[in-house]
Amino acid sequence: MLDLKKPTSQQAAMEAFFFGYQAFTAKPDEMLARRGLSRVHHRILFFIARYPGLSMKQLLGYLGVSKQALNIPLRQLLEMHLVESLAAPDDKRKRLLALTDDGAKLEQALRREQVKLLERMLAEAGADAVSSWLAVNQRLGNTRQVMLGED
Amino acid sequence: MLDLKKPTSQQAAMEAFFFGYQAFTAKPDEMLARRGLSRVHHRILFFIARYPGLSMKQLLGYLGVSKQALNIPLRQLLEMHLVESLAAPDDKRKRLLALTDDGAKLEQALRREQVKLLERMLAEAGADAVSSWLAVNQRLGNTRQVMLGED
DNA sequence: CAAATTGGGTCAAACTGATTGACCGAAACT
DNA sequence: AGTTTCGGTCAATCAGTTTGACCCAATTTG
Repeated sequence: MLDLKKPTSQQAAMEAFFFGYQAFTAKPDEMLARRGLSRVHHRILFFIARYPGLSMKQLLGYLGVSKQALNIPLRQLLEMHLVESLAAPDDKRKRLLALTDDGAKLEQALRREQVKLLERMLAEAGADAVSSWLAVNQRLGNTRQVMLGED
Repeated sequence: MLDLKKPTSQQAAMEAFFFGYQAFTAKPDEMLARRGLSRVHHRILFFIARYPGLSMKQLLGYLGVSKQALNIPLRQLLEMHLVESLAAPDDKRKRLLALTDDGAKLEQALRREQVKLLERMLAEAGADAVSSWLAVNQRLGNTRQVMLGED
């Protein structure tokens, strides 16, 4: 039972989030490391897959890093032909990012590992529990935008 | 509705976890930064608070870093009198870690911010949803131990 | 008891990832 | 024409982490 007034309960929640997140990223991290890539590369691939044709600026917004920090890993992905960048037809300054076939394949492989974990959760804890887990994470994420707006 | 067979659903889950985790650590990160501390310091404080009297070795196990990586931030916390280390009565090689009063105060302040977020989730999504969220995170974390054992 | 192991501490070198700051070029906006 | 925006790059710097090599003291083992 969860009682947010009890320190032990609070700590259990934080610990679970910490270890849960680690477990969620462990397998992809390992797969990426074998190719000499890291979690940043994964995030780049992920957001391009999720928002195909997004611009550099949008990507920077999602990742929350400086453009210099994005530059190197993104260039690596371009050189490895996992990502391609095309000038936007309407505004040629903008470069629209998309995954190549190989990039899409890698992104899917990484995602599959995480989906496998979620499927296990579904089997063990039930569909409602996983839905609630998702809903709470989404709400947490929304507070982020609130906070960014506060600055 | 969550359908783990749909790529869009899968991506939504991953994105929510990513942004959710960021939101969860944002406020504490900010508070720590004002004291010249970082997330590692938070983790150290957290685990000592959660498992008072734990040894260096146990702490290293929880954090999953090398002892050299722990050395510096822990020493800083000792010098700032937020943490204290005592030789174990039964085995004088072991050093049992505990928070000082100030350390406990800081850890609580950081925790309060995170609890506030969880309370908001509780109000918005309900107690069952937050309980399920916790349960799924705990299960995810347990797979970690399975994975560590696989090596 | 002597030897080996364990828990902890430290130094050094190296690497990764990130930051800030400065500039540049091309395209678009005013 | 002048300014702003998007993107790209170079350089210096910083934080965090890793591996490797030692060391000491305490404990365990043969």
